[in-house]
Amino acid sequence: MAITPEGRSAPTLRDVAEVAGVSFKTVSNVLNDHPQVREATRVKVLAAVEQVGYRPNLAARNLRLGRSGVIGLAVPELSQAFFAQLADEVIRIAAEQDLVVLVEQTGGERERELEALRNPRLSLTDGLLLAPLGLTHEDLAPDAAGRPLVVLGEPLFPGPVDHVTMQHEAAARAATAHLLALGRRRVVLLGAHAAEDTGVAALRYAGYRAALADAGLPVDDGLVVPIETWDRQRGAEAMGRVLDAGVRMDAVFAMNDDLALGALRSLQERGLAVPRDVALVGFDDVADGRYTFPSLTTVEPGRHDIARIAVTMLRERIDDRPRGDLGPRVVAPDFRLVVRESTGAEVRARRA
Amino acid sequence: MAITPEGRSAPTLRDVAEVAGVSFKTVSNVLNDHPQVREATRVKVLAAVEQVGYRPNLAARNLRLGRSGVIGLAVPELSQAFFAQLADEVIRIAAEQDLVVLVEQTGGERERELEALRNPRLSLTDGLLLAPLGLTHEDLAPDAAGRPLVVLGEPLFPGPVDHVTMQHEAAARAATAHLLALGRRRVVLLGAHAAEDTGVAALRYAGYRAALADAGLPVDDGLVVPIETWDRQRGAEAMGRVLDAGVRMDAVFAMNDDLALGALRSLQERGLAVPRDVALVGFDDVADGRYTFPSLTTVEPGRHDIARIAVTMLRERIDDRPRGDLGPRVVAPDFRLVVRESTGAEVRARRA
DNA sequence: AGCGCAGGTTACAACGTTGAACCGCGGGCC
DNA sequence: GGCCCGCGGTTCAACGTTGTAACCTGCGCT
Repeated sequence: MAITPEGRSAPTLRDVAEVAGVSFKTVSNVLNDHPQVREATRVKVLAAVEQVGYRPNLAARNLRLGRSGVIGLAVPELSQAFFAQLADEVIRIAAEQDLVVLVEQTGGERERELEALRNPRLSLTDGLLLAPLGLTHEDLAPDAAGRPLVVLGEPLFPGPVDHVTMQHEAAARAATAHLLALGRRRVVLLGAHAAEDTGVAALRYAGYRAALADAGLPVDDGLVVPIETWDRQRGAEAMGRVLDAGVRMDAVFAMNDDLALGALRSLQERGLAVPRDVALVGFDDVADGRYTFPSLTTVEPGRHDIARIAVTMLRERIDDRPRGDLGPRVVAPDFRLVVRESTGAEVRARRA
Repeated sequence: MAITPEGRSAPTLRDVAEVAGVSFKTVSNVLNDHPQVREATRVKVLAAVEQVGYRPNLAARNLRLGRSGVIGLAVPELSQAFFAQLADEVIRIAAEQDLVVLVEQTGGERERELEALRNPRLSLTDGLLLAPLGLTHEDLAPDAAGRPLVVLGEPLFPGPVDHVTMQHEAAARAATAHLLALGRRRVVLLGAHAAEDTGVAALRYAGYRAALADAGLPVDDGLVVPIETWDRQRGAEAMGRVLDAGVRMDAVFAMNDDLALGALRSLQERGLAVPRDVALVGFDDVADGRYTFPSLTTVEPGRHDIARIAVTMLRERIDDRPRGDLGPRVVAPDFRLVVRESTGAEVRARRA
């Protein structure tokens, strides 16, 4: 209950009713525009609402209706640009649908992702959008049934859980194909995950292999660079090691933009020209890649659609909850290869 | 009320009580660990809690206590790296204090910032952290009294509102002084706001002027470039115009990192070497500036402290609400000039 | 033996809201 | 003229929790 500095507690339906001279339930009826209200009383009540500055108490409404209008969004961390932009979209779209978003950070750690699923602090949300990095099938299974849930990422679990994912393989294939179409033949792959046969890294790796196969090229294991955590620092370091080892290559496909931007720095630091000496493609279309020099060619994974679909699906789950006759769904929106300067789109250097 | 797919509704205190063979209030007493509970019943109750899988209903608790444990955070947009990193810190610190964060985006528009202050959707938060761009004194005044509020940004309003801000002027002065100490004499200022005498832009401008004055240099209006919206694109465009106009200069102080990174691109695009030809300093210490080439010298405004102080202050406001005897506070944590390659810190180009 | 007292547990009320059931009243229909 | 019905509104109960106060039991004290 909000208490004003003067010590008055926030006005309730009863206070409005008193001013309007009707029962408090009539005020409720007006506000929920039930039909059975005479225009005259409606006006009278609305005036009273205005006068006392009434605001509905959402906690009470929430208790009564079993709905809060709040959804949870659990991401690894907002300081990763991709997730920040995703959260931006999710919040924006949720607002359009009169939902509000409670953001939780998991650090990508399995333990904390599990906690996000179970956390009682989240029990005042109607449902959860979860972008997990560490979870596995088994983790999701026991909790899946609990509350409305939509997972952002590749399907971990064939159970009753909606997934909104990306066309990882097709997009990685297109990105690699783009490099090959430029005549590049030795394409470094940054970000492979050792001993992972499902998951984002594996899918993108499969796309890379497929594109090479399409071009009749073998996979050179010497060009496949494993990096567990996809951040800029590690991208720069890995690229640096590759260069210092004297590996021959003419292109880089980084599994995300952060790796790509780190790699870009390492390339430039060593005096290599991008795209002349090495062409570079990333993945995610993070804003940072648009104003680097050269700007970064990347895959736009359909972030806007992902956010829209995820919120919509979650809402459907929430609305469906009493019935529960909605099957699990998996959607992967269209992606788009955004060609910029790092693969030779109009390098606009002027006086250089 | 959470309904499981099987149609069972979530267990309540009553369900636990029935299993444990005590009254539901005793269960409540156990869970809130009131002293007056025999160890034997405590154990019995906890076992029952476990057995039925009880989770407290936060909506009910919230209604009863008038507290939700949720705080609101309203920022312009998360896709701006500075705010994403700020949100990251706020969520992290809030979690430490058992608070959870509801994030709202205002787009930096006055209208929507006002709405964030008043929005009933936020009435289930205990208080609000607001990072406004468009608000003015008059806007804040009437609403300030409503609910616990901490404003992130320079003090707009001398009323009963806490502010956590930055040492804009001192930091800008230090940044500019740093450039002057390198021997630069013609320092372009990117991001001035026309006709603004208070506000972030004005304060940073004042710091810039002060540093010049310290060095006995005049302010050259031809070097002061107004940019209303501080994003990369506009930074790049403005820098481009300055360069194309043939303005003589040997350094740039951008009012934030986004402007700086945009400017960096324009400089490089035109074949100018940073820092050799032009030294460059930004403001905010956004992650992106760490792995550009050259990396970006910038002001770290004490983001971590800002987040910590803001959350703590808000909590104090919330706790103080019944009494209301807390005066308004203004805090500006220490900043730090982070010297990187764009002003000549160990340019590590190797083969170049 | 009776009384008070404290420890342990319980009943009751309340937080503010909404859905269901109910009531009085006037008008239309038979 | 009596009955039914719909309109406009009301009363009642409930959502699940916690603070207050009352309750009961057994024990120690006088």
